[in-house]
Amino acid sequence: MTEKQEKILNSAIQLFAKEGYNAVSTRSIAHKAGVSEGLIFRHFKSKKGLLESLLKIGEQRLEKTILSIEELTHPKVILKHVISLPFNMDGNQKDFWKLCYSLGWQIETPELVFFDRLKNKVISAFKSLGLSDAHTEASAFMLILDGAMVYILLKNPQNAFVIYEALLEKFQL
Amino acid sequence: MTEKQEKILNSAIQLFAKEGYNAVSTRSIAHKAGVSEGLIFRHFKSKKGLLESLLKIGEQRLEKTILSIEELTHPKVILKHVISLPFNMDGNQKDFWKLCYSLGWQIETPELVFFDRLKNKVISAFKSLGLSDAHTEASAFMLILDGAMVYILLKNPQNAFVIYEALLEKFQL
Amino acid sequence: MTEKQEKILNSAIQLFAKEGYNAVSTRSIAHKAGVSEGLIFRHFKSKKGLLESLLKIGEQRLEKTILSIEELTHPKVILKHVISLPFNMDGNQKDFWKLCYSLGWQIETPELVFFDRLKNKVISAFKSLGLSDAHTEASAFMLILDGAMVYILLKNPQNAFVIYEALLEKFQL
Amino acid sequence: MTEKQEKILNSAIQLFAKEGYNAVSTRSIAHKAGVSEGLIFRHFKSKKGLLESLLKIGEQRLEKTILSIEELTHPKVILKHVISLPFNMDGNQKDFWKLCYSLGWQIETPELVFFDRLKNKVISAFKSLGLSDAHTEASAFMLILDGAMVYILLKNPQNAFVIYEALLEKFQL
DNA sequence: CATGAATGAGGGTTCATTCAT
DNA sequence: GATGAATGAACCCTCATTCAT
Repeated sequence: MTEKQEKILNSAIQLFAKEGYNAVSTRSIAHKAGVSEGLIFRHFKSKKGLLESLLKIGEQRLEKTILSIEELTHPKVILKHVISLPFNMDGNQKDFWKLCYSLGWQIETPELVFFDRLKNKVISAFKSLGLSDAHTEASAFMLILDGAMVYILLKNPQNAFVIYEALLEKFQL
Repeated sequence: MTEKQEKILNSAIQLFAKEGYNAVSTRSIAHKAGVSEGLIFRHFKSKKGLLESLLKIGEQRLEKTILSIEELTHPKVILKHVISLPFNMDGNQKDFWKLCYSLGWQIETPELVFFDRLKNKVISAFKSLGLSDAHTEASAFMLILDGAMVYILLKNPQNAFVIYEALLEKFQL
Repeated sequence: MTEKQEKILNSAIQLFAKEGYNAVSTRSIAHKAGVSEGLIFRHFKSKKGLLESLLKIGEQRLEKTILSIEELTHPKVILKHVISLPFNMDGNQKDFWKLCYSLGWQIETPELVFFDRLKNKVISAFKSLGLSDAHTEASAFMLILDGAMVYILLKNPQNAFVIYEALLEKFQL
Repeated sequence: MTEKQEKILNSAIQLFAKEGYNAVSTRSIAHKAGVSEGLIFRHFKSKKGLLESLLKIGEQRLEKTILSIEELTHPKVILKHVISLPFNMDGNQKDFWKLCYSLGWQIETPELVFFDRLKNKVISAFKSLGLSDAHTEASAFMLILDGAMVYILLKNPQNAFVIYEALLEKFQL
């Protein structure tokens, strides 16, 4: 991975996150990266190829986080960690998530595996808690996770922490 | 409002909802509407003008719903009506909401007033319930509303109703 | 067929004939035609679409000539008319034939029907002459037709007429 | 001449012959040769330089054949050898000839000397035969040679041999 | 009101070529 | 000698928009 490749990736994810995949031109990516436009295609084949590289890298970076959650055993701890995710993102992670969510509204759904892994873990947590319908409960929980993500990523709130606490309380975590 | 104008509007919102504003060309709208491309610009000035007309119309169609909620007085009933919104959309409404949400990820945020009106009503409901921090509670509630919207609009679930009930229970509604 | 469409077609066939399909850019066609580049694509969908239009038109223009040959009955007259073809082309026809022949060397063979029609007529002519192997004779004849075409189209000879007479004599026409 | 140089040359002539000079990218040549793209330019300066090397080599390989014809003295034998050329090419020679002929349709005519040498020999052969207009006769003969080349190179016929015999007979060779 | 021809800017992509290593 | 990263011009094509009819 050369230095310019990384510059392309960094510029791309920032622009994609801010303006949406379709609205960003390869020209603007190259410009922001201080690189010729052709280089994007040498390294990533196409604009879509660049996107896929971005998603792959993002998933890899997330891997550690997901793994650490998957290794948890106490159900309430699991849920707490999951619902904490939106409230503990650094800039890079935010960009990655913005990219993922924005893609969802533009037909080209990328099939992100880690989301299913999280949900499965949440289901098993609810099962451990002895809930009669763990699947429904988990779906509702993941729905709220989505809501929190949208909240953090789109509205840039000052009071994120109090919201976080309110959510914890709602689930008695 | 001529018949062709309506055809344009209908075609446009369907395409925008499905593929995202940026990904839809005026040409495809005209084609779907069975209309010349020029006519779009005669009636709506520009692609963005067409979008704004769509948003305005959508808001007007929503007005009745919002009003009926604003007229409610019992706090739990208010909350129940609000949280029911995502689960009671017909096709047209879904398209409108998909458009609104998808726009949120593409910089051109449209400032939708009715959302604030809903939130204000929710705040007052929580106040009526005597909650110490009604604002925080309302934010969390709206966050969950967003989550439910994403859930309904993006994942087309079969089990929407059980999720709905789970949410009601979580808020003891 | 608008005036600009015709200008595009004229410019295109001249350039294609002179420099070869691959070597000609749509930009240069538009420039020569005094037209915006986009217009080419509005009318002909793609560069290949433009080529196909050109071939179709060329074939139509040739139709009369082919028909007039097909209506002949006397075998020697038939052969004479066929072998005369390369020596009686005006500028437009030359361009069309140059295009056809040059395409043959660039993989994208266009399947030109009239060539087969000519050959069939030649075969029947040789049969009328009572030749034992009319097919072989016809193939050789068509081969010479190709040679004459190459000669006329590529070498722009001054002495075309004497060559023509030499060929006639060779076949006792 | 290193091994890699030869690989480049071999790959290039095959691709040029099959798809035409303009349609072949240096990238595809390098790929087919299993060589880096830069190496082409180190050895041959440019794509056109590579082409010229190809033509030079092809001419050299042909030299022996041409010489052996030039050394002939009996006129009918000369003509027979010349007209036999298209029917006695191996794969390499075919590629070379395809390249030469296809270039003819793309402005960048390469001026192939041996063609003139052949024609001169043919002229002298017709003179020996006592023909009144040897030049015209020779032009017609070369025209037929071209036709035969086109026939062999472009139509890949099964019955090449019978055609060959038909041509011999036509010239009483 | 409505069409569709026409535009010019910009889209993603490929190209031959250069150069540091 | 050989690589492959890097370039920038040019490629084909699509876009939103205008305008004569």
